Amino acid sequence: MSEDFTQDRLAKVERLRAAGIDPYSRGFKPTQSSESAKALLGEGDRTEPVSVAGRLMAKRPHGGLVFAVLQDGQGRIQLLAARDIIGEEQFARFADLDVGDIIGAKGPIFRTKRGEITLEVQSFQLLTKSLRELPEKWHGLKDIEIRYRQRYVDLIANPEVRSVFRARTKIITAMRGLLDERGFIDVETPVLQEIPGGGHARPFMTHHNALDRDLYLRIALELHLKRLLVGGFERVYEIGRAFRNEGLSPRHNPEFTMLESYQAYADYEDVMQLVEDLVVVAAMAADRPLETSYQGESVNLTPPFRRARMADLVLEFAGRHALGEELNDLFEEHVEPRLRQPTFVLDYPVEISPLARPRDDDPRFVERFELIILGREYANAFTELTDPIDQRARFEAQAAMRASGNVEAHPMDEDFVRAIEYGMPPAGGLGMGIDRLVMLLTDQPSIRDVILFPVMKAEA
RNA sequence: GCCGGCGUAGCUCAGCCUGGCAGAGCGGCGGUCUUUUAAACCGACAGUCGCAGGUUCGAAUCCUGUCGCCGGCACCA
Repeated sequence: MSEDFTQDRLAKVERLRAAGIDPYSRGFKPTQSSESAKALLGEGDRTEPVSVAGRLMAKRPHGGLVFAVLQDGQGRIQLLAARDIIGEEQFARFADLDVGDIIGAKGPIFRTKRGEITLEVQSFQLLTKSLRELPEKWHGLKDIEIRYRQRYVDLIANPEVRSVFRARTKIITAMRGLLDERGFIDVETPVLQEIPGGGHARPFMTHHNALDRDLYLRIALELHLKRLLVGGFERVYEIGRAFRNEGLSPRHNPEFTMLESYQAYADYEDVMQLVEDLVVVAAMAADRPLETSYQGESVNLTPPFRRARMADLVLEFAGRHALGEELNDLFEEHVEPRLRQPTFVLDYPVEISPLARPRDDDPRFVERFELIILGREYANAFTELTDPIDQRARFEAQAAMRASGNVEAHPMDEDFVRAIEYGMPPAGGLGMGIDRLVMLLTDQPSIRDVILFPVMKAEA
């Protein structure tokens, strides 16, 4: 029973204190990680003493010996404590440690009879006493609810989960690196907004007490980044959290991470190349080959990706001509789920794209693309609308839809219109869902597997 | 919001269909053991069967409600 268990550990803490041992001590400085310590041995028999620190993950007492496994941020290393080496008293204290305790240990690295590279404990220090039992060593932690609610336990027990989040960081770093290299500057724009624009979604609402104003959490980054283009920054990007007040699914978390970038004097053709480059550097960062698979389905991320007009695809898959929202509806129903390999879907209907520039040769369509892989959307981009008169008319059309009950229609943003009345350079803009890209590149089935603390209801 | 599945020891799971003493492995606890690798062996312990109600002589098991998780749909990046 867990209460008894904690009581046992609490009693142990008291015994330690009574013996003059601080169960929450400090000051131990590791000189090596588990992995670098093991590498030190090389072909040798024995090294000089080194210090490592981490969490005890296994303990195998064997009479006058205790084998233990220490896990740190890099990996694991076996420890061997022997009564003959550290003496009766220290040996008893080592044997009294619990799996889950955080300790520091010092001693030479050697190889056991079975060939395991091991630190021979000459001294050790209890740094943090654990009061709770870790999940079982063999089956590990599988309960998906505990894994998400208590991610800290998941990260301790399931090393592969750590590697997913390391990959996530590497992917984002690599994407930033590419953008930085190309002269994009990394900016931060408001999360709390009076008018949640730049996308079609229901926002979260909050309230500022001192101002006595309702505010919204942003649903996209777009409109502020484009204001920066007006201001003279020619290449900007932001990687940040957006919030959408919608249902949850394996592909939707209410807060998620977007990359948006805007590049003056570019158009959506340029952005397609940028997206291809971003996908390639992200895959490399995640150690994922371009010819890969996701959940057992093969996918080839090698550029160039297929490019096809939405209207042509709808004709191909649905056998119909259509325009406007009907075209988009047919696309989503008949085409999107069947696009498995990376495909840039081009030229969306103007009606559903209030921020994109119309095609010069056919103003019923805009210069917009989405990148579809395995039936899912990974990027949305367009040549930006720079005509303030047209922009105001588009907003007014959206406002009319809003007035007739469409809660996701884009709200009027007078300040944004004012900004582009000063003049925004022609530009190509991009939005990418980082979480979904990480899912693809780490082969994780749910967005919750790539978000450290996904949204959950209150515990019962 | 709707539909379906799941919820049993710290962890991983049987048991539920067809009602009859609450089970296993691992972990933890006590012991033996000086080169183990899921160490091995011996021993004792471990439960609000998610929660509430109902049916029944008797409910983990059947029924109803409810909470949580998962999936699908709806909504939607």
